[in-house]
Amino acid sequence: MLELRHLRTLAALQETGSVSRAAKRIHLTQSALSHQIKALQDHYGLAIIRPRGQTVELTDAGRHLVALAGKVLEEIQATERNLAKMSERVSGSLRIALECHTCFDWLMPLMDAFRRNWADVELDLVPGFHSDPVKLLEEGGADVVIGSQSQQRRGIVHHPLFRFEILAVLAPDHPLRGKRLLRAADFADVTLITYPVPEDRIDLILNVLKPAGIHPHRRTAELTVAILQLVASRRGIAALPSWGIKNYVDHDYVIARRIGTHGLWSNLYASTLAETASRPYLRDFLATARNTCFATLDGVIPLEEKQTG
Amino acid sequence: MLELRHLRTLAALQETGSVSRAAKRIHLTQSALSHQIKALQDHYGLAIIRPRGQTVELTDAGRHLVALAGKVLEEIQATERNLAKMSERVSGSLRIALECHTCFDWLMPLMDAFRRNWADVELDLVPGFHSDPVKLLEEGGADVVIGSQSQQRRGIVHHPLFRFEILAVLAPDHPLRGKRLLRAADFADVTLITYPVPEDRIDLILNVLKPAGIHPHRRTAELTVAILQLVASRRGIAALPSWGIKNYVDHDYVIARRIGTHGLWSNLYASTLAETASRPYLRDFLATARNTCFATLDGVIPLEEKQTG
DNA sequence: ATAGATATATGAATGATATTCATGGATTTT
DNA sequence: AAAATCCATGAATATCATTCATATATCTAT
Repeated sequence: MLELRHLRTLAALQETGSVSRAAKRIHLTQSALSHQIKALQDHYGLAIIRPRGQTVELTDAGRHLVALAGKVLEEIQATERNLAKMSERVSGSLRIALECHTCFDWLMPLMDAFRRNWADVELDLVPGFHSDPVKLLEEGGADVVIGSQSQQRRGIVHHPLFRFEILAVLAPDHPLRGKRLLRAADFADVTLITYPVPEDRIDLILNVLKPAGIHPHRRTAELTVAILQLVASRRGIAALPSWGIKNYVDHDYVIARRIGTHGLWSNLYASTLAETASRPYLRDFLATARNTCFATLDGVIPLEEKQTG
Repeated sequence: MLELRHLRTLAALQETGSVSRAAKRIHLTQSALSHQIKALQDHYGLAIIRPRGQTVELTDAGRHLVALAGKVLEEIQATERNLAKMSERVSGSLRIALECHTCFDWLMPLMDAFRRNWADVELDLVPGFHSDPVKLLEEGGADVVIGSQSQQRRGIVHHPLFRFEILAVLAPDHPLRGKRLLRAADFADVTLITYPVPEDRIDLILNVLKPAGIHPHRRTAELTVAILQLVASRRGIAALPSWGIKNYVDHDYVIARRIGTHGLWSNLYASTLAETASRPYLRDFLATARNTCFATLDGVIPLEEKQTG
């Protein structure tokens, strides 16, 4: 018989387009989902997915169920929000600080949605980019810090958001365009265009270039579009999250290359004080943040709860 | 975490107004539901039900969840209907024959709903009341017979609908009004007002009066309202399903009394040929029939699948 | 072509957990 | 006061979802 777990599976399947990715997405094994789907298919006497090359695609019946899943899961989230509001007086603040410039892209629509759902919570974006997020939390300067580096400390909880790949961004006619992937040595003679943050906050430098003893010339820009503008104008190379540049790559404005054999990956966390972590509106914020990120951002991978750094 | 089984429980709880009745309704034990509800309450940190005398009532949070259950379960039924339509070419007929006059009351709205959902199925009501329903099915005169008596035969399936009580109906100033319940002897000198069917199709006569050797004078009427009119005019006593007379009793048009110490009960079945039983639209018809009956009819009790006669 | 990587399917074993059983306390009815 | 009815709950049971191990198929790369 149909249960919500089936609907959650179907929703994840739609979002990810593959059984194994969907399994990662909802923290189950590929086998579990495969069994679930088989059970549904046997129950209804209809195919829900159909092999499509190496992966699968939804059938007509599958799309019906996916549509149902969307509606139902949304309704459930809405009433669970209402219950959360009933369970305690929710007036509080959610001041968000960013460690990662690119996150603006997905944060803005998320904040809009949040404001609609939690009118009584004071929502704010802490201006500037801060060198010590943990300190910021402890001193009460912010309620959440969204960042890529999580230094463990008592009383601080790092909620995993997702794992993403950082790609090198080049002008379409850049001399290095022929390479399928870039290695540390390729950065020796280029200008690296980055956000205006210290070197130890830039993954490419910290994890790839510095260990190889390479110190390229740096140039900074505040906004992602400005960086891409400079890249396209052949002023240098940038390293940005894959989802942040997808649109520009798709339109051949720039090209993207993997960094190192397995790529340069980074994890994104939302960090809060332990006491903040239990607040219903914070939990809802995190849940919808993950949802919208997985739904809208490309090449984003779930992160285990226990995983660190 | 919330699952559909919780929502089904909540919906049943709303319909029945008590944990144990809800348990019967969905064929689980009272204990199971009690555990489910406790789990929900612990999960949300909110009371869902609150003791009210011997039974319980829904809290504010409970009503939120019940509302969710209503929406969600309805949406699921709708898409399951769609899937059923996809799984095979559904064009067929559903000709309904009635053994029980009173059933008109709840059958009409049900047929309207069915017509909307299964436009391609030829829906019809077989006129008249038939002495041998099994024969009617086997000869193809009807696809479903709704009746109270289920004679077992190969190739015929009796789908249980519900169990209900048959009450004696009296004029408010009838000499027997003082009795809390009527026994066979009380019927010795009264006129019994019934539908125009043979004696062996009237439960009161078959199971109560005949065994006691009592043969009251009979008078017949075609319609329920006509019977009640005669009763109210002190022309005699009738025996009708509790849910068929509820409105008239509530308005003091007539009064109702239990028959025998434990009451006179009857089971209602929908009988079909075995081959008809598997058709998706028939299954949907039965499901919504049960749903609407339990939701709208008063004092109606679920019937076990295996139970007979 | 062939090996390697990646994706899905599936039977058997495992593990989690929903349900039942047994029971006690509480309320209403006779 | 006793009987009947209802809900709550800890412990035992049973069910069934998930994992594990493994096989097959597809795509990629050398």
